Amino acid sequence: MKQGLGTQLRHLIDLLDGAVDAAYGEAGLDYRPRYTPVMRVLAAHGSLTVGRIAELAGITQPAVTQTLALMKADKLVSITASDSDARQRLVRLSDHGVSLLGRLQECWDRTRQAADSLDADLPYPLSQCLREAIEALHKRPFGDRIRAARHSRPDATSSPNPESE
Amino acid sequence: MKQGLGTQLRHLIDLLDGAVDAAYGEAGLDYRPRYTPVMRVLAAHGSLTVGRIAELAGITQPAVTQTLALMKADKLVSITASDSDARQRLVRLSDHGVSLLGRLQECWDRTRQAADSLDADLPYPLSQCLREAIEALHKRPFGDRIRAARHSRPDATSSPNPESE
DNA sequence: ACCACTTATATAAGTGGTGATATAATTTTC
DNA sequence: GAAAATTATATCACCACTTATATAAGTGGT
Repeated sequence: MKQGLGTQLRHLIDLLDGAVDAAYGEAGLDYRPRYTPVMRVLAAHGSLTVGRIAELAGITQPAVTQTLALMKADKLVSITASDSDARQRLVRLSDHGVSLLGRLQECWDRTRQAADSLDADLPYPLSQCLREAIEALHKRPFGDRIRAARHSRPDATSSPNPESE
Repeated sequence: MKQGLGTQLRHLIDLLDGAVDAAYGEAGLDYRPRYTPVMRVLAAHGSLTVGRIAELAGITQPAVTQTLALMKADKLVSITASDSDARQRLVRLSDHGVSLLGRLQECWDRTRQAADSLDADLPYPLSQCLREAIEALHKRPFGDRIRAARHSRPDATSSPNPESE
């Protein structure tokens, strides 16, 4: 069953994220996978602005704002206005948030071990492959590669890779 | 910048899908990446029911229904009621849909070449890695791997792979 | 003191799916 | 031949983001 790279990637996400989400449920935690990048940077640095969280977590600012709204509803963070700059909001873990860190760390450890076990089953580690692919696309974006292919004739003998989007 | 596997996968999707989407735009086509699996099976088999498309394209039936609604709005398909079974809808490419196949094929060829070029820049081909990862997760789901890790102690010396969700 | 600009955050709409559930039509069972 | 089970499709709510845009609050120039 041939599919696009994108379809495969999404499939893989569902397989992983679904399992991780279920693991939090089994551990009895009111917690979503999307909290983790934010949780991590808040645990490492004490108090941060929205924008700084976005930078450190490697996601966009709107994603952080939205995630924080959910985390606040789950009582994981407390948010206060900065008094030096009223545009900024200062975010820190709530007591409840801190109290969850131990059990979360255990979940993350197990997830990491699961990822290791997956990598061990593969000829080449997935996590490394993804890192390298992202880096390669950073050096030369996919759009450039598509455009470069514009004038070449399809060569029926040379495609080990029939997926497209 | 350490991130979860899921975050990396999503990042990669954006990098790829965005470029592909833009390529259709540059080619002047009213066309979305999500159409491709459906387009392909309709081009190969003449006329299909919704469920059969889902099977052949490897996506769920609701995804097909939703995609067909968009494709119909873009005049790519024509949909008629089956007279043997009034529950079924028979989908086929419209004249306009057929007329686009040539240019689409060219886009797909270029995308394939771009994917080949990406793979060539990597120590191990991405597409192959994804295929193998999905297969490995099929054999042993990620949830099983997480549960199996439950009782082992984190071993600080052995983690080449610090990502989690 | 005011206008233009930049910065910080929020909101809206969209992307491409998924699973759960609803509705309608058909087939099976008694 | 009517009730029950099955099948085909549609609809809804969700997921974890993204981009584009809006609003609010600062800063700099005149």
